[in-house]
Amino acid sequence: MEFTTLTKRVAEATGANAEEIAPDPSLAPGDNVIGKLKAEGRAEIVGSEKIEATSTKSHERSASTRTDPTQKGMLTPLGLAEERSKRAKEKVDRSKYETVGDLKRLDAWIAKATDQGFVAVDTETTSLDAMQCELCGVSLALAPNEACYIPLAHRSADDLLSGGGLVSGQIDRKVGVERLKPLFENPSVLKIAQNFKFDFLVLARYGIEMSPFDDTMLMSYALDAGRERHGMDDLSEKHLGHKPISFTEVTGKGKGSVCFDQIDLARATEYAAEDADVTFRLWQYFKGRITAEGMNTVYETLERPLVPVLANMERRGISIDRAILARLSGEFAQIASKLEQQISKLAGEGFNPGSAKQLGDILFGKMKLPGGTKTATGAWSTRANVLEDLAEEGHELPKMILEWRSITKLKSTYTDALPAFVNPQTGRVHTSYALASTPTGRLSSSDPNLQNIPIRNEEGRKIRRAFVAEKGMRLVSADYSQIELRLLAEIADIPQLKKAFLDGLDIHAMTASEMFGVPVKGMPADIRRRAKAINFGIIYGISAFGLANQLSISREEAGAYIKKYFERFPGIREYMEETKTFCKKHGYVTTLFGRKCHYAAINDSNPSMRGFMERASINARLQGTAADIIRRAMIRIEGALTGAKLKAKMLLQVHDELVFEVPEKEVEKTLPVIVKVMVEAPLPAVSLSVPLHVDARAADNWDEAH
DNA sequence: AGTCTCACG
DNA sequence: ACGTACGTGAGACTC
Repeated sequence: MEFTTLTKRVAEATGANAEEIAPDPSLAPGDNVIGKLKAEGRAEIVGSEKIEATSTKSHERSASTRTDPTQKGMLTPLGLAEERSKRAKEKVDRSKYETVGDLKRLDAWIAKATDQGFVAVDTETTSLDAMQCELCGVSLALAPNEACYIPLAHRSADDLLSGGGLVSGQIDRKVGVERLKPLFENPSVLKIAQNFKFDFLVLARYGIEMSPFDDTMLMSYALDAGRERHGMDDLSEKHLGHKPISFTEVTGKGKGSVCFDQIDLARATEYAAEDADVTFRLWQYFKGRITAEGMNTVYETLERPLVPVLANMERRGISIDRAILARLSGEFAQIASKLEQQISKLAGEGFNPGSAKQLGDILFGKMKLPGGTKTATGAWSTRANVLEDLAEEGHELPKMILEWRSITKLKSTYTDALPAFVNPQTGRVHTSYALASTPTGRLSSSDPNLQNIPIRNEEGRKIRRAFVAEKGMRLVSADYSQIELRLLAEIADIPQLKKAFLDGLDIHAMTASEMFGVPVKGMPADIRRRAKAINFGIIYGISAFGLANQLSISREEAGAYIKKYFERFPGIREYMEETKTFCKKHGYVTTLFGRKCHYAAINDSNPSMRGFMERASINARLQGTAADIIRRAMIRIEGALTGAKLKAKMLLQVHDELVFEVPEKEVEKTLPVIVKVMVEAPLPAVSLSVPLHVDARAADNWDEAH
């Protein structure tokens, strides 16, 4: 099978990107997670077999002692619960929806929602950019088919040229927002949303701080990460057997598309109220499953409380120095242009170095350079490692191409693109974090992606210097040192690795020493580099091919390294086998905190697919546990900072790093608070025998802080 | 829309 | 014999 097909199938099997994301903490810092784990019969998560045995039979309610409005829906007597579940299966009937056009009706809905104690909410806006869009309307659902749409700012399409008059039959936005605010901020009324973070951010800009909440997207993620997509339309079709009206059916797409605020009220109601209705039904469905499948603790301690934390980070944004980026764009343009001239000269003809097709023809067709490999589609591969090997052999053109690619990449992806993301109202860049886009629990960042800002070479670091603190403030970067290797030592229980971390040794040098018998003192850089690559390989679920490719050595040599490694660290092979076996049996693996990462295709008949899933599942326990740990730190950090009367604000997360903006005078007091929360993040749910280590420092820009 | 490449952890 | 190191998002090119 070709690789492209394979990746596609993996994407399907792992349930690729949910475009959506989600906020509020019903979990206080320091909540006893162990107690909850025990209540769900899964306190000992590390072992493998216990989980299935206990998770499927835990029908007990959560042992949470605090009053929890999220439980309210479950408190109904059995008869009522059955009635409710019957209604959930009721066919969706859009004719039952109401367009709320006056305050009397709005107040009636608000009263009923307040009385009931839970309500599904969905906001309609002019765009998907939560930091810039305008609110068009709000929909509510109280029960299946009992839903309404409250238009707040719809305009007449014909009137657009003359300024776009508001259509009649709707409530003034300011008035509507004022009326909804007490309901949405009522601590006794649970707000249910799909991707709550979006609605929360939009309404926050209109002065409403919604709380408390449940998020159907995150419930789905806690249950089905890696085996389903978590978008609402997907969830509805899968779990309710109902296909909702799609957004593009309403607004059209591409050139002819119409903004949602120009959709007529009847049509807008069908679409918007249905979304709230579907969200309500999904909540009922997931509520039962979360309890039955023992995933309440993961949802309540790792998913839901992170939402308001991320929303606040997104809301704050980060400052960039546009002058620096503009200057760099100029410099990069000049360098690229010079390189283009030299490239044409060397190639003997003008061509587009950005075209892999043209480049392949030149290098391997015209110039007949050796060592060409083909991509999945049969074209010449011109990837960096291929060009690097050619450059090593003394070929000038591949070297030039590499430089050109590097420079133009930095220019187009960063120095040219970032300034366009500065929000005109705030003057800052506001990324968006996706909570349910990876099978492992990691976040992702987009629009712009601030998790891949360059750092590995000098030109790239210049870009990082453009991320700056406000006047009188500094940026603090705090990152976990080698967290995944520490977790490998912990989870696989490898004595030498554990001891090395306890003694604060250079882990790659130690590995090299064990493997090649070279003393750590005076370790040659190249030997250490190889050991480092092997350590990374282990985390990735090593293969001889991968390692060979990474180190530009033969597959045989790579295989010999791996063999040697397993001889020195036999526990690692056992750990890998154990993980695979568990995954083949259950279709998922778990992190130390009980998160499930599904790899359903692990028993696929295609050996290549199987291998893929095996490596991914081995990696998922480490990557996923690290993701859980930093989530716990993020959830607690705000409380720790305010508790210490510090004004530091968290701005960014980059997988093992947190970035803060801190008043200059508070830096010294703030650093130890941050470090403590991060180091102690696993407690009290999990106590590690390997210490975590966090480096933190302050500077005027992100490069120097890191 | 799909492919390739490359930025990060 | 097979053929990829794990997890992302984005820009440019190709069709």
